[in-house]
Amino acid sequence: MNERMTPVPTDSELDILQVLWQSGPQTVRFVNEFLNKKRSAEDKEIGYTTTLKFMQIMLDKGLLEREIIERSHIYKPSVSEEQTQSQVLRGVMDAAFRGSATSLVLRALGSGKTTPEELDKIKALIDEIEKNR
Amino acid sequence: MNERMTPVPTDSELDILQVLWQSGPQTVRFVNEFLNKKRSAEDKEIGYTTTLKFMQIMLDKGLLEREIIERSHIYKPSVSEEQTQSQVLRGVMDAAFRGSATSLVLRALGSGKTTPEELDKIKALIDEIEKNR
DNA sequence: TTATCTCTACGAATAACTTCGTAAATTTTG
DNA sequence: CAAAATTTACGAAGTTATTCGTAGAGATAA
Repeated sequence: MNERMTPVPTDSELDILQVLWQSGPQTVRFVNEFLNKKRSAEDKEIGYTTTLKFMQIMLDKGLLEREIIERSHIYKPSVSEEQTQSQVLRGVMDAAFRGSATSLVLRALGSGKTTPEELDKIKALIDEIEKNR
Repeated sequence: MNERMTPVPTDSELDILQVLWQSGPQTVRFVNEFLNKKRSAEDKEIGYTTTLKFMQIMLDKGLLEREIIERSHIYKPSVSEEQTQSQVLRGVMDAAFRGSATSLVLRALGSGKTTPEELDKIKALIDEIEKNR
């Protein structure tokens, strides 16, 4: 109903988008069960209608689209994972890194969660960027 | 035995922390004026008591400490910028990057907001990491 | 064909975050 | 000193995000 630009998804909305990016168009039931399988044992179960409500809200916000196939509603993202990642990163960059992409990258690399192969991939991308400058 | 861990700061709390990380221990007045100078013209002015309230809440959460010097309250962060950045990044990594630091870095580099010198700094860090492995 | 099950729509409760007004204490100014 | 200004504490309103219960429409099973 809204003609505005799609908003940055909230954390819960990102949970749902991740499922759909990963698994393709799916029903509410699928998404709900997926989320519940993933959650750790201490976490409380997410009710079916909770997931339903989120997905309806996301539809309204323009984050999802849906299609009716054989009487059931199939939802899919109307925003790309890449686009959303960039959006989220920009927010974090401003909020916690004084707007500096570099210090963000340095901090991320410092987290020690990167394998040698991944580091090589990163270096390759840097070379690529430098070449096309 | 469970030490209450300091929570991840909200966006508004990060705004305040940024001021204190950048400018050192300061009064509520200083922080409030700093924030208002920084904001763009369309944004509404942040009231003094709003900033005060946030800083009191942050004190209570353990994000800030304060000291009374010459009858005025001086606040300073009790969390480091580095530690907080890591905390925030971990959250984003989980929420939007399927936990992968590498894809986060690749996306950040792809944003095109890095100068040649910065790219060199990043490469240097990667070499450093690879050396100490 | 009832009873049961599953699904969608939607209202509403709860929680988290943000913002501010007011009162009281203290300090500064005229 | 008295008036004005500043500061702090705190309640509470406003806003957004999260969670769920219930009702009703179909579909399915007994």
